[in-house]
Amino acid sequence: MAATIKDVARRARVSIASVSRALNNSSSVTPDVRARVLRAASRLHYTPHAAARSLIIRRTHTIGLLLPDIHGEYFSELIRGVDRAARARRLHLLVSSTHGNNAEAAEALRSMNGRVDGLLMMSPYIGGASLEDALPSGLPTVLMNTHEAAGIGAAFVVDDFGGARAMTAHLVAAGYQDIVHIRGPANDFQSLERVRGYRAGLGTGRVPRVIDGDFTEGSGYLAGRALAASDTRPQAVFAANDTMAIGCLFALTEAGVRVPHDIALAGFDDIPLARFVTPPLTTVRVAVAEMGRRALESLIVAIADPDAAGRSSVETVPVELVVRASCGADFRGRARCKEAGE
Amino acid sequence: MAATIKDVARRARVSIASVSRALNNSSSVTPDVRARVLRAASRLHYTPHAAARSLIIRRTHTIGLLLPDIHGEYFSELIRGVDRAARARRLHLLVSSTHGNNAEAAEALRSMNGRVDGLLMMSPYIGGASLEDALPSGLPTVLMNTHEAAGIGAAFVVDDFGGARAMTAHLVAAGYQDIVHIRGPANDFQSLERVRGYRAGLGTGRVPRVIDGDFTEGSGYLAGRALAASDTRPQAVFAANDTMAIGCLFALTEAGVRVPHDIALAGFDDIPLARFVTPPLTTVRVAVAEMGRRALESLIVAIADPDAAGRSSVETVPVELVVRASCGADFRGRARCKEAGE
DNA sequence: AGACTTTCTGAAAACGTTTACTTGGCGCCG
DNA sequence: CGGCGCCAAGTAAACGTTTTCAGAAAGTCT
Repeated sequence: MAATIKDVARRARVSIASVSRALNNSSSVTPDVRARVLRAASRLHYTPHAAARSLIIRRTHTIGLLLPDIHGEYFSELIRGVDRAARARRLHLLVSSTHGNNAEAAEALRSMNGRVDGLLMMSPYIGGASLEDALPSGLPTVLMNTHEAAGIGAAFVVDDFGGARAMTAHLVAAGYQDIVHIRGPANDFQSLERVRGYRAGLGTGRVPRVIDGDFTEGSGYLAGRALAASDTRPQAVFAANDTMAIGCLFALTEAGVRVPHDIALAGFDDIPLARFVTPPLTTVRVAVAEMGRRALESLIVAIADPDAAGRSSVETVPVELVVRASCGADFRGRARCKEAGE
Repeated sequence: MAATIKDVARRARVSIASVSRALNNSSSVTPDVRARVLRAASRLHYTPHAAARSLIIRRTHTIGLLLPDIHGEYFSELIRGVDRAARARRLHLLVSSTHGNNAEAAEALRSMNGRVDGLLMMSPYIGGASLEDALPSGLPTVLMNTHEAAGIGAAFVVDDFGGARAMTAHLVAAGYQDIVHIRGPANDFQSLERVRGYRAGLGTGRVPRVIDGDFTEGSGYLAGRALAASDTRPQAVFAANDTMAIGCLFALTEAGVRVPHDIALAGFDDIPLARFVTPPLTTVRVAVAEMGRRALESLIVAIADPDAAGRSSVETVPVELVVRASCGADFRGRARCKEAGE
């Protein structure tokens, strides 16, 4: 269907080798030959066949992006960061989402062999088969937010612990004694880290109260409804992500519980939406697009220099406390805000 | 580096042909051979090289997704719809964004030759080189929101005209006489359609007032500030997308102009955010994820049956009026809402 | 028991490139 | 004027698969 290099060669009356040379202006060709080739190529709408090319070049100029999900602003931001960096480097992006278990992730991973030069992967799942032996051997990989970060390649993990601790400490400093945490799914690395940070932030003397959630708006809503109905309503709620916080906010508002007047509320991630709800949501900002960019850059050096370059270095992505109206810090006139995480 | 089919063959003491047969369980192989091959393959962590495979199969099991941008909830939704459908079909997704001009789009397009089985493309730009001859010939393609929809392949266009007309008509019915439209960029197909719908919706007797914007929140903000300061403040503002509407809302609120009490406001797209701002935004819902899904399905049939199947059929994606508080329809007690677009 | 199927396996071609190697023509220098 | 080197262009091998074709072994039928 599409023209091949042979067609161009025939039309230009040269060998296919000359066509290749003329087009990649690698070694020297006569001006005459080059001109003939160029003309023939454009006449035929010739475009090199990427698969054939990468087969011999051993480069696909594509990097794979493997995410647990593609939905939501968090991932949208991440993809954006990666995409920008990739485009600047003229690389293609093969995205794949592994909705759920990481057997599926392993499968997706294998099928990327020969499609990509390197892999950018975010897999917060815990348990199940280890990723290490699912990876096509020798494929440069950069991990994000994965607990088994060591041993595979470079990795970036956001400072979930530090962020959650800082947020909890902030709520404590604002004078709240009874602070509930709505946690994420139990098999999620980030979720666990945030719980850990929450406990650390509480300090001694305050007793942790954790409600189960799963990072969805719905689970936040349920938690919020339960809290509103409860006769031991806490003074503050710290949700493990903004999406749940917003769900919770809905439930509270619906039940006539005013935020932050009756109850303070905080989230995590600083998704774009957080700024727009009423009251604006206090949260922890994660520079997720930035993380995507850095991860890609790191991957690129790993590709350029396999095995050698910084194997299994784990970099921590900093976070930042963003205090808005929902935590009532301003309302109650305590605690001056905007501290750095960790 | 990674094991090839030859390594497996050597280890299993069979020919590479038998390995291929055993692994693709295509034609019959002895249980003994199959077992040996399977064992060797798993020992070696063998994974077929996708590029080599697709070179001879003439199938990459990948489809290309070319978008004008990747940022924002609109595209996030679209990607999500496409991704879900693709995953269900076990297809990979190669996403690419052509930030801006469509010379760049053409370039991105060419570089997809041999990487994808088909192309899903959204390019609302107007002017510049035609896409038709930039397309690698014979590559099945489905277009979205493109004005030169005819002649290339199937296409889906959302009913921008109908939606804008319905929204404008709704505002008129609610009793507003002076309705301003904040338009999108001049070289954008959808933007033009929405302006056209706005004019049509105004009917006779009302004079159109159009302010320039570019679909960004910033441009909406500027428009809002200008309107607030203006001494001929309109009764209603209809922004060409939600993002601008929200920017405008910010500017108005900042200037002390109350929405919808002092001025009614409406947007277009129904991005998730629209529900959350205060007041919630009246808008036109576009089932963009749904469009992505349908476009992919349509692409798949085009791939399965090239040239034959429904060449250049243009399907219109319906829209739906979503009336919330920002347009003041409830406030003023007029017009019962929730009409279908078109 | 010999001829004819049937069934499995291996050798080799093909996919569309790049690149190492080879050839041939030409100028330069001795 | 002949050999030596140089440069452009062509030939062929390679990348890792799938698949056609042919051959061998084994089974069946007369």
